[in-house]
Amino acid sequence: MAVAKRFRAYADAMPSTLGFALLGLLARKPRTGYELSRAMKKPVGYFWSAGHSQIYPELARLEDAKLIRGKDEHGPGPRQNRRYTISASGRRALAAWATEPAPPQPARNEELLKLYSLWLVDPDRARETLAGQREQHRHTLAQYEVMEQGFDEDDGESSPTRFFDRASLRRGMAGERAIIKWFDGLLADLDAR
Amino acid sequence: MAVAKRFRAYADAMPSTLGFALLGLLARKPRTGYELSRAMKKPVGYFWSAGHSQIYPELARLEDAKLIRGKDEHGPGPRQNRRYTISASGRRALAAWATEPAPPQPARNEELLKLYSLWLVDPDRARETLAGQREQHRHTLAQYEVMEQGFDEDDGESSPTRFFDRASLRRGMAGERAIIKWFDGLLADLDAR
DNA sequence: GATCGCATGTAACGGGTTACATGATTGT
DNA sequence: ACAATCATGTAACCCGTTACATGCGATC
Repeated sequence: MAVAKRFRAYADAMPSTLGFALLGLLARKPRTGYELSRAMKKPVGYFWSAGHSQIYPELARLEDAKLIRGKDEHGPGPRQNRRYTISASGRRALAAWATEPAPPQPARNEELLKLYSLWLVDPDRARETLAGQREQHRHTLAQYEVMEQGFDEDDGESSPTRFFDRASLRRGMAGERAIIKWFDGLLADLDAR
Repeated sequence: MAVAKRFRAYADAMPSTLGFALLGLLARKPRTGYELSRAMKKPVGYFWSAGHSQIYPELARLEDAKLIRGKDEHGPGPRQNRRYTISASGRRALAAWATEPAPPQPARNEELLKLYSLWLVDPDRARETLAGQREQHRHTLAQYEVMEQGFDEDDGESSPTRFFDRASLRRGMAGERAIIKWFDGLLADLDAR
């Protein structure tokens, strides 16, 4: 007799991308669902995000697939809260996934889509719009720079994860700097014209 | 008696992002649904994509909202095909949308997510993975460069849209070049270590 | 005669976001 | 007393992808 499960199990035995994001966090240290949902906002959230309503069912699926193990604790809050630890097979699945080439992404960029129709806006408004967008990117870059300082301050411990954390941050910064330069050139071209 | 509509109308009178993408194409010239679905693969597809199953219902909604007008023709194919033209209010809505600041996007980047877990892969495999990803980006950049040549060849006509088309292409190239440089630095760091 | 391109639609499904629901502990 | 934070879950909805469905005209 199959027991009714409240969650949809993995049909093809492969976790979703969100599942791997959670495994990636749990490979670093055990966490509860709540802690994971906070982590998916700040550190990992820069390249993958999820709400708690997505995370809890996904954790149930990961546990069902034996990729993580959960243990009940009595922390604060009304319910028992469950702390999850990655399993050996979970770590293997994560490593295998991390070395697979990523599928080509559809690349949805609303900013570029707006640019595509900016020719029908009058030049002054267009300039304002672009300057505003550049300001947004400058702001993002500034945030990354603050984060980098945070890394520099508590160095000393050069754990194996640190190297890749720094690298992803630098990638974000490199991208933003390139885009800001592109904005500078574009606005100069518009003024010159 | 309200006539049953086969499509869900805009509840808040605002088209979705896809709707604006279609308006952006129709602002340049009238097209049929089929032509739009091809355009959403090649030119616009680099920053926004959609299948035809999404496009046809969206066109019905846009027409219902009077942002576009459709006229039946008897082209090839079995059915009447419908050619759509943007309306004055459609052009106004598009211009207004294009100057609005884009909402901060969740930024889902599977490549960066994989990088986040690459610390647990053995160094040689990690290097291979990264080199493969860099190759992908070099390939994308090469495609953009071919497209740029296409622009250079048929110049002469410098229509108002051309300027922004070139600009978006240059943005894509700037981003790819920055990422490739980042890969170079990262791989050098890994070798030096 | 088979396959490809034209041409338009519907249906099923999965992922993601927002809203609903509950309730304890800690700080103002 | 009230609000915020901790903590976990379900339900409804929207967007996007894949698959199903149909059928004409032209090329191989």
